[in-house]
Amino acid sequence: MQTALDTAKALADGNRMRVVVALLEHDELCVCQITELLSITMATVSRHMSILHKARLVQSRKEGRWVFYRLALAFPALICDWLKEAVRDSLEIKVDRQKLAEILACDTADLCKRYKQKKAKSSEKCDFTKRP
Amino acid sequence: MQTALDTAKALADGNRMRVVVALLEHDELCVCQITELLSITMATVSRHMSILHKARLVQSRKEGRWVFYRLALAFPALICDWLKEAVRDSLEIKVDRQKLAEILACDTADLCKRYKQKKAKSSEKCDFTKRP
DNA sequence: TCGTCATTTAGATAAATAAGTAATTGGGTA
DNA sequence: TACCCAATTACTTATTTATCTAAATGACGA
Repeated sequence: MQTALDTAKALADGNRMRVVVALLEHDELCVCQITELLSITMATVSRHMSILHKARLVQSRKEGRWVFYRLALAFPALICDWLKEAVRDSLEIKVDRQKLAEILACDTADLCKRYKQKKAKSSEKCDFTKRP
Repeated sequence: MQTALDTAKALADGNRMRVVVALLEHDELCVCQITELLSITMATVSRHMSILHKARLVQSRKEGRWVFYRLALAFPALICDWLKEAVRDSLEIKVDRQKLAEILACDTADLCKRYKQKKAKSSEKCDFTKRP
């Protein structure tokens, strides 16, 4: 039962489910693309992907400094079919689909830069040392 | 996506998954039977069943003081097939199957009494007022 | 109608989980 | 070699969740 339970637990989080659904439609995604899609930190994305990996739902491929994830070959086909059907009319997933299209239109390197800039900008907000 | 997420969350607990698997094989079970199977308090069982009910995975029927649960008509067929396959060789489920057979061989009223006795016995352990 | 019994809900607590920041790793490049 | 940069891991905090005990509910039988 442990395997089934790990699968259910891995899918029992909104962000992880969104990633899996995205991977149903785009066979490979880079960590920085997923980060942009979910609008959370790269560290958190990394941890989510690790949970999906341990549940054997995704596999990864390294290309230089980038890591690409895709659904694992062993991804349960029935879960795959169920998910596709279950999110067919989901507004949230529709929005993701559109956002992902925009993300994929960008150069991957640019995405990473964009992330870095946001990070710098957000830490700036809390940097009181610059005040007179 | 919320519906799919509720389904995944409902299944993402060992005790709830065991109940669902039991209901795949025994179309109706009483709360006290489930309590005996899982070896947790009836209050906890009730909460688990409420979570499964809210996720529309089970439905209930009242017969006198007893409440019987069964899989909901809307239980996703693909999840059903996946679960059956995924737990086919599970030792834990095998043990449950055997225990459930014993439980079903008992009279339901006896089960409830047995639960009550255990409860009394366990609270006795902590009753220091009786000591000289 | 009163008490008993099966179940559910309320309230409290402990454990698991998600998320952020900061530090580390490991591959590419100047 | 020394330095970037994407990704991961370590550590911390806040939230969620599973569980228990105790109290409330609602149905049956004496």
